Amino acid sequence: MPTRPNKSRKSYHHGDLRNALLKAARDVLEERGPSFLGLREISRRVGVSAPSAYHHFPSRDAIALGLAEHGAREMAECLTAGPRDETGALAPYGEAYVAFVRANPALYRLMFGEGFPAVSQYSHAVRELRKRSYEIMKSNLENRLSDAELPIAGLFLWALVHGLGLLLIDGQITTGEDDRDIVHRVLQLAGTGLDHGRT
Amino acid sequence: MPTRPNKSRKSYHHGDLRNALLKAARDVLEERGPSFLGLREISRRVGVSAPSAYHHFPSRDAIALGLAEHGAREMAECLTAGPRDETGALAPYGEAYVAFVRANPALYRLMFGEGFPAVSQYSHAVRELRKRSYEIMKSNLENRLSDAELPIAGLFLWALVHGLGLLLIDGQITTGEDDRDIVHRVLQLAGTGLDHGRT
DNA sequence: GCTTAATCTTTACAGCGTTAGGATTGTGCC
DNA sequence: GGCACAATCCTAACGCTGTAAAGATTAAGC
Repeated sequence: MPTRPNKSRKSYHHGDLRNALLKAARDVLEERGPSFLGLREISRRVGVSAPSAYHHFPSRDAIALGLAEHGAREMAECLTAGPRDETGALAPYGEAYVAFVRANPALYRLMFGEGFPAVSQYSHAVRELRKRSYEIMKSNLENRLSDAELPIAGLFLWALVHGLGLLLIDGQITTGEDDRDIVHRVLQLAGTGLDHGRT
Repeated sequence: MPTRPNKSRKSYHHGDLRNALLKAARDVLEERGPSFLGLREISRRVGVSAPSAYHHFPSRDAIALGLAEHGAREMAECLTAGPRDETGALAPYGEAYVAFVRANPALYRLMFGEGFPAVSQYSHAVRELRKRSYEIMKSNLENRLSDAELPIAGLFLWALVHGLGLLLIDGQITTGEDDRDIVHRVLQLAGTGLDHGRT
């Protein structure tokens, strides 16, 4: 059967199509991954014809970009809100970072380049998030290290949580242990290391 | 003009089409990235019609998979060959790891999931590479740490080089410094940290 | 209430991965 | 050498995609 617009819609105009498209795109993203983010698939879910999306986004990639923009703000907010768990973790922001990645795997991959290289370049919010991530990792260490060591140490911590998060959501860490324990122990190792690893 | 097969080929049969396709695919991969890995684009470069690829690969994804297989063996070889630079680096295999990632950015992204999720699952060589990467990172530390600490410390080092490599090839490290210096200093920080960070 | 602009529609086009079936060439047996 | 066969390549075509063009429907402003 040929796909046709949703007849069950009350009015000819949708009213809030832009956000409806973004929401459907978010669903597709988490359900099937970045490579399945198709314009036609998205508009089908909303119950609207494909070209109607062009009144709200200039291209399919722009939808992915809008998604990444929204996700970037979400993640930045989540990180700067600060982790409420203060059980003596040495890198609490690091744990919050990995937790967000694990909670939003496809979104994170989207923001960090997978499938849509344009996202990394053209999204202001995503660029801000990346800068902020680095800053946050530095801030996580600044009461423990001198200003001279901070740039490299911050990069060290950022790369660590970035890599750890990606390995986790790619299912490539196959020890039998609980993932949260693993994250904690790795960050603890990094933390104690940083405390003694002055140059 | 409609695209037509390469008339300048000597014989009707290509002779080594399978490898020619893989080589062209590798070129496309490095030139334009994983998302541009199209079957038609690849066969166009070889000067052959698109469906002829189906005599050597069951699908387009299978070409990407073959590419990843080959790349995985290449990387494993490069890593186990061992770094010849012995200038006292604390994590020589770590530096070799990041160096390979920087030299083959798109290939590395392909092997670790971007665009072709099937690659991570179905490629034997890629699975082997990932296991091996972890083992190599552990071996990099085994004369410095006890057996009990090795699993977490190996994961720590692997996640670090994985994340650092990805951040570098994504162009998200924008300090003015030389990238190689940065890698060295980050790994040095990790190394000295590990030396003192016994639990 | 009419005009205008915004929103959604159908229709159409080129490019994609893939299938089906015909043309051409290398291979092994007589 | 010649012939049957299998392997390899081709063109044609299908359904899918993102996108452009142009017509239908509705909301907004005077």
